Amino acid sequence: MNNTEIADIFDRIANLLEIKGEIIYKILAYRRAAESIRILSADLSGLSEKEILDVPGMGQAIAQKIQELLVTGKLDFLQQLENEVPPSLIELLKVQDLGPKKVALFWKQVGITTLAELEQAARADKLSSLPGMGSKSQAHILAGIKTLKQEKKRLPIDKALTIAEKWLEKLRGLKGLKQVEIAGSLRRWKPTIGDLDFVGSSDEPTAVMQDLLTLKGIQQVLSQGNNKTSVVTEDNLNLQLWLQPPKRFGSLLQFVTGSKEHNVRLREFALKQGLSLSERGFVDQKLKETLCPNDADVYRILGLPYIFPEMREDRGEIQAAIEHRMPDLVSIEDIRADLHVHTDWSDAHASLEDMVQAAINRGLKVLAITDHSAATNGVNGLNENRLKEQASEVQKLKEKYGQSITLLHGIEAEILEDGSLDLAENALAKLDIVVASLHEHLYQPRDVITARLVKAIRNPLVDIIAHPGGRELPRTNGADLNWEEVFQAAKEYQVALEINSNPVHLDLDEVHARSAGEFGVIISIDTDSHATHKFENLKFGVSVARRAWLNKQTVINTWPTEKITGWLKNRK
DNA sequence: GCCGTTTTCGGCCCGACTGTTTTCAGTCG
Repeated sequence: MNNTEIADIFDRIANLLEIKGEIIYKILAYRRAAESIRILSADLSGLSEKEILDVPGMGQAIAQKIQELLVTGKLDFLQQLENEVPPSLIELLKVQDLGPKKVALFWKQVGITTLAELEQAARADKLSSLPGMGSKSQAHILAGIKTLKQEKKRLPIDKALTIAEKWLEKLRGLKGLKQVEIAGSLRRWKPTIGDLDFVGSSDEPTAVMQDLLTLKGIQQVLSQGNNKTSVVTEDNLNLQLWLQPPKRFGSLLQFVTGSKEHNVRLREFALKQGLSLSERGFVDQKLKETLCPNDADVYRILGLPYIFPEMREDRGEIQAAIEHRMPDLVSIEDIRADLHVHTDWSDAHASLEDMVQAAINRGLKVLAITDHSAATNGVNGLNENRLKEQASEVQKLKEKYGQSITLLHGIEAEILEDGSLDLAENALAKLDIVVASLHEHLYQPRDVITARLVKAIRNPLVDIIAHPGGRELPRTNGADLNWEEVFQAAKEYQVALEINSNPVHLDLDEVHARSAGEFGVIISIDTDSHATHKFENLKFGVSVARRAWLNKQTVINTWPTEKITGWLKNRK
């Protein structure tokens, strides 16, 4: 049983306990344990009991359940729980505005156990007479079921950002709105986005909120108030606008940026200092307020260094801030090299020279041309002859643009089924840089595919492993790798693992990038551009590195040119 | 069920909005 399956079981337990009416703190404990397991890069099955207890959120009770699951593949506690509470009720929790209390009410009083039965009962007006219910609540349930059936999927960050920027422009046009910013998971640069959160400041919130509802592209109003209004947009996304007066804007921005779990931790920390924190600001024990116009004020008043939004996930960042051991995060301005781009020599749209010029225009100082090799399917990959031809073209461009940029000639070589590369050693040895990657046979058993990737890492000609997990969203989550072995080899052989900036890859993902960094593996953030405008994707790769707490120094793209070329030479 | 700058027991974030109520419960973020 793997980590994801175990995490899912703890979430399942939490849901069932909640419907059962168990105290909320026990439920939160299971949810925290599940999340903690999800972001764990080591396999639980490889950890000792003591190591499991060292994972945040793991105590005796949960550690024992993990052991039982690992050994037997089952959990007695869960089976008993499922005998008490029908597991089909969990589905009902997904209906908007339907929580554990009402689900339990419908189950116990009407005998509803499935979504279909719930819909039937609502249609037959069997719910409106129940305690705490009414005709509006019943109608909401029917609407919620309808929405659920439409299956709103989380959007990839690039698409969400485009839509959010469109709405940001619209919101800026609202009269009486002094400031407005994107908040929520988008401000944290989460790779997928569920809804759009905006925060604003105004001294006349009623008017602003009314104006909001007159904007074009609003399908439906979910709730409306002076502090918070929630709508559904034409993009079929939930959009929320939160408002506070300007002098409270910072605490509002901090709050709506989240994550929820980060806020809970931060508020607990504030309470230890006798301060109650909310989106309105701080209140001390004598009810004296301290207001925060900027979100940095919140952290400053707590005596903490600023915590960047990308780190606000309750993954140890508050403890790190308390101890003043914050990473020196990489930012987009630090990136001066792109070591993985394509041209129309293989499957890209732009010519060699176009890509070089685009890189120069973006201020890059080092660019590696790494077209596909012949063994990669359907990409017009280069064999040795064409690679040789390309080399002379690259040489011309090196001479033409050498003042502005250091050009490297390379390849993205295919890692074959047995871990070897698809070009002869002498051809690879002539190149400035070799990027290697997996595209085919991704579903080999864990041991086999790990050995295959490790073999490529040990190949002295290989400098970078591109998109190491091989994931391509939403088609595949990638290979089942033993990451510890991969990191060990990469560290030992000084091979860089890539964070691929293309939103369909974002691979390494933030969890593995973080543990790679902790392992001491060097990282390369590349765009894998197939067109000149795709250099824009760099911000997504950088966001993964920031969410992974990577120090600037571990990212080779921030290094001075001589250090990059020196690293490449020493590897040959 | 977890956890410790006050704690090995007694805490565990906080406010907004809706719909049901006549002061509040439920849900959400």
